[in-house]
Amino acid sequence: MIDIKMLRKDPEAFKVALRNRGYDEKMIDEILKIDEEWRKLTSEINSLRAKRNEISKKVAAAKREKRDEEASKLIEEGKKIGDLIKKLEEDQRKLEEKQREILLRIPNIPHESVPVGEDETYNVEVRRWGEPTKFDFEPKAHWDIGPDLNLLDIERAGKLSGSRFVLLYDKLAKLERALINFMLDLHTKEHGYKEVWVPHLVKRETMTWSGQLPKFEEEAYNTKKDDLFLIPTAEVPLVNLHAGEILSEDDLPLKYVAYSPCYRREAGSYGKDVRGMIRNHQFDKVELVWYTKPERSYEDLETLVSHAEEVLKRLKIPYRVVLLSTGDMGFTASKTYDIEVWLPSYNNYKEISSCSNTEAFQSRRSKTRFRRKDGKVENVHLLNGSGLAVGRTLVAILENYQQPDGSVKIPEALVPYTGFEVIP
RNA sequence: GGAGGCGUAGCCUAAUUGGCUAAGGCGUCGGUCUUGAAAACCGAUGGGGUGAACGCCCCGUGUGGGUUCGAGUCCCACCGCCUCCGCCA
Repeated sequence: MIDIKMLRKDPEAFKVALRNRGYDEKMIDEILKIDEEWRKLTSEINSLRAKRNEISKKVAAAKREKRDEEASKLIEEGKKIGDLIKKLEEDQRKLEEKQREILLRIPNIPHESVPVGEDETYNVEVRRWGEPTKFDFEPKAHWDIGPDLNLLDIERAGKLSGSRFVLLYDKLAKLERALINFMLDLHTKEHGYKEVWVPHLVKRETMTWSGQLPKFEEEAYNTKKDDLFLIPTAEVPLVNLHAGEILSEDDLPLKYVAYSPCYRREAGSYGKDVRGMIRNHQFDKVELVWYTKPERSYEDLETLVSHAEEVLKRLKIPYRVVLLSTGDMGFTASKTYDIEVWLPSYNNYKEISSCSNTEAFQSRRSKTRFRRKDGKVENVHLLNGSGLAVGRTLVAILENYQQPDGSVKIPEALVPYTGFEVIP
C-alpha cells in the first residue's frame, strides 16, 4: 500500500510512477478527491466530539452537585450531538472503505534506479556468470530426459491432478529433496538466515497484507469453506510473521529462510511454458525474506541477490542477473532483480529467482514497524527473494549436466546431499 | 466440536456500583548534574486532523458492532491464547 501522506505531498510523482508501470493514473485523482472529503468530514466530527466530551464532563459535575434539572438539559443536548456524530461517522466509514478499495489496488512506486519501460524488453542485464553450456551432442530438454529415464512422470500426474503437475521417482525425487536441504543449509549456516517452517494455508488478511489480494484472487487456490488460501510462495507467511508488532531497532535486520511448496493457479498463462515442469501449479521453493531499516534496504537487496546467486555458483550452473523495468515488475516491488538460469531447451536464460525490495509497501498493510533509538516508530522495509525455485533448479541440472548416454551428472556440491554422483 | 477462563501501552502490572487526564513500575531516548560514567531528578516514548510555528483537538484497553449524555468497565459477534472433555496422525 502506498503512503497516503506522501501522495498528498506529491501526487504528480505517483502519477508518473503509475504511468511508467502501465497503470491508469486516474486512481490518484480519485483517491485525492476522497481524501479531501474525508479530511473535511473528520475535522467536523472531531469538533463535535470535543463538544460532546465537554458536555459529558458537565453532566458529571451537575450530577455530583445535585443540579438534576441542569443535568437532564445537558443530557438532552448531548444526545442530539451524539446522533449527529453517528450519522457523520457512517459517511466517514463509507469514504474510508471506498478509499481503501482503491488504495489496495495501487501498485508500489518504482525506485529511481529502475529502468523505465513498458515491458521486459526494457529490462537491463546487470551481469553474467559462466558461459552457456556447450554440448558435443544434441542436448535434450528435461521433458525428454526425465521420462526417458523413467523418473519424471507427467502422464500419471495428469491422471491424478490435471495438467501442470508432475510426479518424480527414485533419484529424481531424492534430487529434489537434496536441493532443498542444500539450499537451506547454505542460507542458514553461511548466510545467517533463521529457518522457518511455515503454514501452507493462510487467512484472507494474510494474503491481503502481503499484496496478493485483492488484485490477484484469480491466481490463488482458495478453500471455500474456511476462506483459507494455499500460499503461492513462503513469502506470504514470512513477511506477515511480525504483523502488528513493533520490533526493536537492534533486532534488525531479521533474515528468514523457509522451504515450502508453492501453489499457483497460473490463470492467464495458457500456452506459456506448457511442456515439462517449468510452470506447474505446485512447485517447491526456498524463500529468503529480510526485515530491515529503510536507510539500508537497497544495500541489503544486493546482498540478498548475492545469496541467491551463490546457490547457482556452487552448483556451477550458468546464469545472469537482470534488473526489471517498471513495466515488468511485480505489484508489490519497488525494485526487482531476476536471476535467470541457462536452459538448453529454451536456448536462453529462464527466471529461477526474483528478488525484490518492497520498501514499506507490505509493512504498511501488515503494520509491521520498528522503534528507533530515539523512540520514533517507523515501518520496516521488507525484501524477498527466491533462493531458489527448487523445481527449476532441478530442471537446470538435468539439462546442463546431461551426458551423451542420457544419464545426468550430479553437481559436486550436491553429492553429499544425494549420496550418488550420477542419475540413474 | 463441548465447558470454563483470559486479552490494558515496547514489556510488566492497576483502575469503587460506568464519570474529570488509563495510575504505577521497567525498558528506551533526550536533558540537568559530572572530567567521564553511574545514581538522582526533569521530560519524551501509539495513530490521526488542523496550523508557518508554540499549540489546539480527536481517536486508541485483541477486532467489529451495540447500550449510554458518557464504556477498560455492561451486552452481542468474531479473532487469539490458556485449562478441562471429546476426536485424532
